Amino acid sequence: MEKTSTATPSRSVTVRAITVLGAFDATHRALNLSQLARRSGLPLATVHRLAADLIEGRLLVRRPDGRYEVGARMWQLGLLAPPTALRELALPHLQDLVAGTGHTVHLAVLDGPSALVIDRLAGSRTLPTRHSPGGHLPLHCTAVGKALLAWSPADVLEQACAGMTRHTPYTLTDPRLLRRQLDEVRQTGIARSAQEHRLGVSSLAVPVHGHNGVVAALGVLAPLTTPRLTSALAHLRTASASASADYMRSELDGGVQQAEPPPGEPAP
Amino acid sequence: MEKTSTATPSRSVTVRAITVLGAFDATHRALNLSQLARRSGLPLATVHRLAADLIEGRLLVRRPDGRYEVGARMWQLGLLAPPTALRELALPHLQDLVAGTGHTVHLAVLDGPSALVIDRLAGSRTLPTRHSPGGHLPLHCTAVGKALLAWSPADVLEQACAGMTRHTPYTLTDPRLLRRQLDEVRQTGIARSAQEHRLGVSSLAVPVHGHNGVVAALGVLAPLTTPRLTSALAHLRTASASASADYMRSELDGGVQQAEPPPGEPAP
DNA sequence: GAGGCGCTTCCGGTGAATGGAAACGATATG
DNA sequence: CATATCGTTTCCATTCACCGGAAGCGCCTC
Repeated sequence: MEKTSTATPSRSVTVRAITVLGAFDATHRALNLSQLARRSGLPLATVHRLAADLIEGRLLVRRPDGRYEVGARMWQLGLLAPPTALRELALPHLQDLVAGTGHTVHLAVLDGPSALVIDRLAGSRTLPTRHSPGGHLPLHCTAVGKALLAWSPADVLEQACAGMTRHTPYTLTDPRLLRRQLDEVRQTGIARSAQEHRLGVSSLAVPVHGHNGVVAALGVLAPLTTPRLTSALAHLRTASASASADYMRSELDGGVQQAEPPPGEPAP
Repeated sequence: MEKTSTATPSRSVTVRAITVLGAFDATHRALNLSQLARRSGLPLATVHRLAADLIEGRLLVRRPDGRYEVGARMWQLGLLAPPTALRELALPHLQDLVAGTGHTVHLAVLDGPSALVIDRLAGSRTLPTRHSPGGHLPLHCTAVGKALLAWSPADVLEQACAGMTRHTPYTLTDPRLLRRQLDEVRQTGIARSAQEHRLGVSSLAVPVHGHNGVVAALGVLAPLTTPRLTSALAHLRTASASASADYMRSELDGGVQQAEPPPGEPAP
């Protein structure tokens, strides 16, 4: 994993404590002290102290067997983050989409250099998809990723073009091709991926809009054998439009909030 | 000359940083710097620095309008906490319960001196209940609370008896009465509350079991006018049994994990 | 009983945290 | 335009809490 060499580029204690939290992930939900130290790249004694503080703050808890895990307090705080609001708002439309198409659906947002999966609902003809809520998907070779990328600021696109890692023989790795595809995505409002991320899986995605641009992407996954994915398109568009409408409504209520209220009008 | 105001006499920086996080709640999802300082009881300059660190660690984000809010990273970390696993595991059974009874249902766990709501599904005949996931309910005057309290360690019961605050004219405030009710709950396996927390609302709850005791409580809420809440009881018991079975299964898989494996047996 | 592993505690040196204060900026008020 | 108010950012001297190697302790294995 990481080399302890540059061990302390982080000056602040706070950042170090957060580094400790970062040692946990979906496949490491409970760690003992040594693992925690190893995975966070910090000295054992330091982690011991930091973990004690995190427990005092209830972000971590210590189980009877001595291992640490993420505490319920973290869960509570996480509920206050934007993804929760988006998820709840979009859920009914995701359900409609699953009901209408029978396929697995994804809702994702842009998160730095990748797409963060906000929710995933399995269709009746379930594909063996792993990426659950909280997981990341690459931007350059998934439908939701491309949908997000198509309306991303330049620096994100730059970064994505720089790191086009190959996942299957079908993965695009030429930035020029990707840019051309994104032009098309912007024009048609639809992003596609055919086995570019996983063999045997095609997907289709559309953007979800807020008042200030694209806020998420909504996609369906289907086995390659599916005859006409195009039939899913109408459902996708409907769901996206409904979700967008609800999202913009919530922006007005301050439920999700975005930037400052539109200026210009002098008070009456 | 330290000013011991309401502030935290907290020694460690980490705990202070977490105090800043604690300034956010369901009704304060976005705060500017001054509010953050005021609500966390720390000096402005200190909060300014801590918030910068928290942003560097991505637990907070700063919106274009300058206000802070909880970041997606916190949401991701929160997904690793036990409540998420429990919630997903129990969801199908909560849905069955709603379908079977038509009432609003609650899933809650013990969290210090109160019950933490893990999930809430609104029934068709929706009651105006607020307590959403992440919220707290009192232990002494709600059905889920009593169900949890009945199998809690002595110190929790002690604490609950000490703080029996009145919510309605029907709220029990005599510890002796509460203890007697809890005896009954242990005997029958059912906890009840009739308008003790909210006027016009009765509720019924049962415990959910893990291998090491009660891990959660499952309850239904209904308007007082509902004729026979007893009919919901069978559904409750079924749902609870199914959820318990699933939970214990997940304990074996290490999905939820609990304490150490049972000792005693020398290896075969 | 020797060796290995993981957790906890200790402690002196030091560098990072602290927070009052002042500068800065935006928005009301006279 | 001048002044007041409020929120944010920056500065800096002081001091105090963080740091982490190392030693001690408990437990298991060979």
